[in-house]
Amino acid sequence: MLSERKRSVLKAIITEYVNTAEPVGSRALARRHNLGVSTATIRNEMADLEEMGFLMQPHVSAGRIPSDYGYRFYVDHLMEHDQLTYSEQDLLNQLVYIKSLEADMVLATASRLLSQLSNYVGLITSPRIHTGRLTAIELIHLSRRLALALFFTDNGQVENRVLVLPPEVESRHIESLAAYFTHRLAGRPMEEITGQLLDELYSELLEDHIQNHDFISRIAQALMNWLKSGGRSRVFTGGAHNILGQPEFQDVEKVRHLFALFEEEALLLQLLQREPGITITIGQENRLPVMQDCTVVSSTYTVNGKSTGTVAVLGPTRMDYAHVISVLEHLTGCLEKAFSSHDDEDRQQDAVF
Amino acid sequence: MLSERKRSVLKAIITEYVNTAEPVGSRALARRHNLGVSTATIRNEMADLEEMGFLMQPHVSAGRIPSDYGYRFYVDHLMEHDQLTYSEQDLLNQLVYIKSLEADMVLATASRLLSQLSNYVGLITSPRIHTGRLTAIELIHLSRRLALALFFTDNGQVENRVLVLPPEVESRHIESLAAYFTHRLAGRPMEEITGQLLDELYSELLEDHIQNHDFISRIAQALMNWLKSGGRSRVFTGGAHNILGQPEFQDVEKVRHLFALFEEEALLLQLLQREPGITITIGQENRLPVMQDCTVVSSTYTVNGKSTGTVAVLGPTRMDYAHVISVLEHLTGCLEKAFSSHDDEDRQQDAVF
DNA sequence: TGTTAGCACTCCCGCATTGAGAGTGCTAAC
DNA sequence: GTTAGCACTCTCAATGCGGGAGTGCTAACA
Repeated sequence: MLSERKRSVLKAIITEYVNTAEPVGSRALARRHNLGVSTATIRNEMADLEEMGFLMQPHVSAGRIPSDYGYRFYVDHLMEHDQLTYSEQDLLNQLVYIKSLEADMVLATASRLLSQLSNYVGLITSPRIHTGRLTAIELIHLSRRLALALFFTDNGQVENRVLVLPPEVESRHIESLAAYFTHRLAGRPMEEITGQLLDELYSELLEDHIQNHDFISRIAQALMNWLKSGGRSRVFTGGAHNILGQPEFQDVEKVRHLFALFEEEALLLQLLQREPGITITIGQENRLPVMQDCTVVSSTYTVNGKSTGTVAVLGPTRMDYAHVISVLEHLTGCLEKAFSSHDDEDRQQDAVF
Repeated sequence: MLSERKRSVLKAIITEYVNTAEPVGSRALARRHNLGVSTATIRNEMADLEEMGFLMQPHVSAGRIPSDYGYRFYVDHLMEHDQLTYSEQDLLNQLVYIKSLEADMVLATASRLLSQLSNYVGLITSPRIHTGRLTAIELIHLSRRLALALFFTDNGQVENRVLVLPPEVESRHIESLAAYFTHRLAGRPMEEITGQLLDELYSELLEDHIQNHDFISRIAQALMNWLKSGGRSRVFTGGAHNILGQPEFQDVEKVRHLFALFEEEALLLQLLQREPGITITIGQENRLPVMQDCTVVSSTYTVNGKSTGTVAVLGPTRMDYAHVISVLEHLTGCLEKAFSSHDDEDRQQDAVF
């Protein structure tokens, strides 16, 4: 266990380093944080802390900088809660009242705000939607050449799609098709409905409805597309350019790899697959080589009590952890409000998810 | 008019500079391009070309580099046609056969390919869709709590949206509402249908349908959302990180501004509003200060003979113009094929636009 | 035993200097 | 009109040289 004084020295060093990005020397520390002891004592404490793995020295006559382990101890034991200013809160609160009901727009804006308020990179994943079970498929004959396909799920989602009919289709065919699809698929969890299952269904159907070959495949296609688009989460990256102002990202080659990562949606999704609540991975704790001196702080948000997405900030390990966490907590709240406000039934239809 | 020899010297310098990114000296030029004259003669020609504004000298004892005007002359008069390799063509051809029918996916992939094949940044705008006139609005009573809104246009688009009904609505109300909306809006070009017009309609309607207050606003809302999402083009930026390999983008501050631009969708859209065919804006020809040493080469693609989008490459003025143009031409063809293949009616429903 | 002042030592960083190299313009000869 | 030669200019990388910041150690002190 660390002595009280060691804790305050470590905390002071991290606070100082986060602000200045320069190695912290004993003199600067004594001057700006009144620790009540001399520089020599601080030096002794620093030497101890270094030996214990909390600090590092870039070279022999430089000040100390925190190690990953030092940051870890800081976020676990030393960090104090940070309060957002009112103007920061207001900025985030706007999200709840965004006019556009499109989820895309909300999340894109949110990721940009996240970056703006943290000066790092904002990352947000959209939640998966297909969490329920399919309850029914209906086909409605709209006009000579148009039909409407409706897919219902047990958690209240309705997907609808207009289909163009081949000339020779009759109403009774359409109805029997809908009944057949419902019969075979109703009750299944969405994840189970795959291309393979649809293919089987397809070949079964072909035996009975030879003349409607084309139409059947269109229904299956529409269903498939919906499943695909809903099963896939998207990632919104906002304000990536902001980290270019940070001193640790002055090396173009390094930045290049990082920005390449931001375009790897699949990789990001994996990276942002997180436990509920606030999660922090510091430096080496990140597996990817590109991120060995980056920290990701993330939080999850929940829509309709079920499907969850992640909001995260990626920045240098020298990060203002307390502030970032406050921003994330507030943003999480805003997103949950934005997506489950009073008119949620409407919203659900209009939103991409 | 430039002498034949001056033209070959200029062309050789540009070719050389595009490859090496280093100022081109007379000796290097004589060695690598057999122009059949001595370095002294080349020096004289270079001095002339500089005086005429085609070349510049970073400092007195450096080689020459092309000016914006030099590049302009090159693309207008000297450039030769470039042929894509088969593997490059294959890469682009994949786009036509992308399984996913989502336009988003096609364009995002295309922008990435564009970057990959050029080593610069790929920019693509999705075409605007709302080019026709509204012909009818239909409301269909699906179940006790659900109605379907259908919006038809004269160029064959159909938008559909499921609406949740307030408890007390009756079928005849729904029908009369649809008739009223159609009566007031049919025949109008899509651009004319704005929030303001809908607001007027809304207040008129309230007088007659006091009890359906809520429902009416939902229909208007759905219509509005559709108009918004369709009237707005999106921009897909791909492979931005690739230009970080180019020597002109080693300055982080410069890169920062450029990357900030890539997140300004509105600005990009404006920038990519282009004449049909290949357009090139070189260096200072671009208005934005960030882009004073960048070139944008763009081409337009057309879907359904009407709505057009832009594909473009943004890179340093020292750009492999011939190659970029070939890539753009080929890509344009692929996109047009991808979006207007045989099953285009289906596609139109499924695609975002 | 813990704390502090003092001091020698180390290392980075910015600055000026220097020499090699590349390229030019000019001149004179062809 | 073309070319060889040469003096000149300028950049760039390498080198060397304090100044400054910060440390660890030692010895004195409470």
